[in-house]
Amino acid sequence: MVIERQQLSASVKDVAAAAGVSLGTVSNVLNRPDRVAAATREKVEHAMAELGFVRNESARSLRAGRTRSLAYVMLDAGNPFFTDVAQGIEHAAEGAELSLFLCNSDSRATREATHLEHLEQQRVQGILITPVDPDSPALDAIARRGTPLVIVDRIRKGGAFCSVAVDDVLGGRLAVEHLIDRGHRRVAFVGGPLSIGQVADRYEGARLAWSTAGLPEDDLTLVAGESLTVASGRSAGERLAGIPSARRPTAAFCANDLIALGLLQQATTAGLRVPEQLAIVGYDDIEFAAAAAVPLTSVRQPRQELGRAAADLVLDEASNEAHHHQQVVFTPELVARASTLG
Amino acid sequence: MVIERQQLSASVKDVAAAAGVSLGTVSNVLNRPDRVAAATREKVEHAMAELGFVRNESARSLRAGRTRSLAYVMLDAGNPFFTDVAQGIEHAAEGAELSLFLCNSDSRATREATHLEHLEQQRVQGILITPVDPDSPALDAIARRGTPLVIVDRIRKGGAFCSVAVDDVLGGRLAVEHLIDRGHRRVAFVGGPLSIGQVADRYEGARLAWSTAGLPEDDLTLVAGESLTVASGRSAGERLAGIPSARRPTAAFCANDLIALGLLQQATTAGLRVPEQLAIVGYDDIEFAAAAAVPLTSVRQPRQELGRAAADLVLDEASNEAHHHQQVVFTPELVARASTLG
DNA sequence: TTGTACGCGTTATCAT
DNA sequence: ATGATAACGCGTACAA
Repeated sequence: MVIERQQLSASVKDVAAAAGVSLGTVSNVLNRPDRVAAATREKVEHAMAELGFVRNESARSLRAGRTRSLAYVMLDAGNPFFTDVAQGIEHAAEGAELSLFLCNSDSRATREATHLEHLEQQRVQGILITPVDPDSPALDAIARRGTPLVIVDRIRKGGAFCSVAVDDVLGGRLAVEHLIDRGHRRVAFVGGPLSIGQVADRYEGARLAWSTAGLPEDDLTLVAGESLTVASGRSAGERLAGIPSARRPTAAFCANDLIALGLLQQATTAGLRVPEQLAIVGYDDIEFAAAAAVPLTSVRQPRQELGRAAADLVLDEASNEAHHHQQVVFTPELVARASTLG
Repeated sequence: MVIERQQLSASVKDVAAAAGVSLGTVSNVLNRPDRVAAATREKVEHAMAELGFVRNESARSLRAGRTRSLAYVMLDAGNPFFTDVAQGIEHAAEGAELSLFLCNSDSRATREATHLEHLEQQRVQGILITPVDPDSPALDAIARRGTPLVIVDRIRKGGAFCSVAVDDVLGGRLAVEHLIDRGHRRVAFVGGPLSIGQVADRYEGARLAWSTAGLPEDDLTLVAGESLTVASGRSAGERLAGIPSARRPTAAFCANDLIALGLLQQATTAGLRVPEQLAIVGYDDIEFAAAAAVPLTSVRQPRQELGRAAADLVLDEASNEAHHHQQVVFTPELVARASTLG
């Protein structure tokens, strides 16, 4: 048997010809099967199978003026935090019978812009995005031109769109309050560039907790890294391990779990015992945090809920005339594990 | 200033009217800017900005008969292995000026089917997929109907499509040969269901190495789990830790790194020292493998290259008349770390 | 250099 | 119950 690959996909017109009916009847079989006689319908369905007919979504959405899809532009597909958020969105999309397209900007503004341009041209029903820069006017332009857009994991006050986030200042406070409770009096904040909003907020929360406890400002050290990655955590670990123990912070609060994992590894390699000589708190509570050989204390964010809430908002904006923009802020929670509980 | 949200997106026709030129001229500005006088072009571009004109991709691809996008249907977006593969694909897509849509089947055949149906209707230029079941006839049907399709991380011999994979049998052999070299004579294979091809192949490689070394068959134990997850690794750890030390395997070869990380954590919790009492080899060499507090020996696969090769094949099939289906098999490599090197 | 007319595949409306 | 036809927005050949 030879399997032929069909060269050009058949259209409703071809199906109609093959079945010996009119074009309108084929359309009825597809969209209002009840209005067509059983015998006719069968003939048409047979022809469709025979010809390998596949509906053309471009034509459909051109006609309909809207597509049946949603998109999420991720900041970093390699970070489990964002894939969990995506999963929450996926569930919502599935419920609404929409396709979800995931795009990865990989923290690059140019790639993000390209994705956004394509998505806008595709006329997706809505765009969810964790942006490289939440204040970029490009986002406003998209909303102004009519595509519902929701910012995920960042708050944009007074903007032309909804946003869903977690209270990062509070998260930072929880982390450092926990360390202070455990008796730490020299703490390092290990984070990516403060230009990243999430990082800046978590640092602010940390300093708030610190000053509220009346501790000397200088004893909360800032160890700035270039990015929120495992590699960045490792190099921070080297720097910390290099400090004489009398002056070395006894605990580190990391801006996310990737950094914390890198720090944990490097610190252990350098001979520091965790948490006896260095306690570590991460952020996000990704699955790998609990799976680390010294399970990581971390600040948990409701990741899937974040995604679902964002999707619900964008769907509401897409379909509800009376939609009102809103800023949703979830509350984080500290999960204490061995890396601080020695 | 009040920012109006435009209700309906403007078409080329609207732009033409606003600019006081004909529709064809607007089209020329878009597609052959050189054929239009500078002054006219400027007028048109001004009108476009004014009206917030966005090209309608549905109309474009309906006219063109093809879209400008590619899709990758992932088996598990939460597994870093697949996000790395996706990144390789993304680079290739970027180079070809195509959008890449990521879809996640989450190991569910129904969700996968839905995604495939949508993608086929979208007329994407090609579909890359790590399928739930590589032998599903649904895949053949898609290829037969004309959408180029490439299987990623599985080989399908004699099929109507290309496939790109890594030699999992060899990978399994490398892992177990390494353990034998290190003196282990009782080894456990910890894996998801053998119905997953990757798992079955790695197990086969393990047994091959074992019998080649002339070791008694019974001393290579199979510890079957339900899935390739951290949680599954943990429960395997409980089972191993429960075995009296005289009979307990001295090493475990895990079907992937997620399992290995779970196993590592649980074994440590149960008081087993790694690698002295239990050596561990993972598979995939995801970033977190090296970052584990006992860095994991693992079998590395060229993840990004896998994605890039698959994308190149699908693009070739989409554009090259003389395309010939091929099966590409990459070679894995063992990365030895502390979890076996005690 | 600019304008006009047609077709891409689908769907909805109207007429038969 | 079924068939004919217009419209969605764009690109392009062809005419002016």
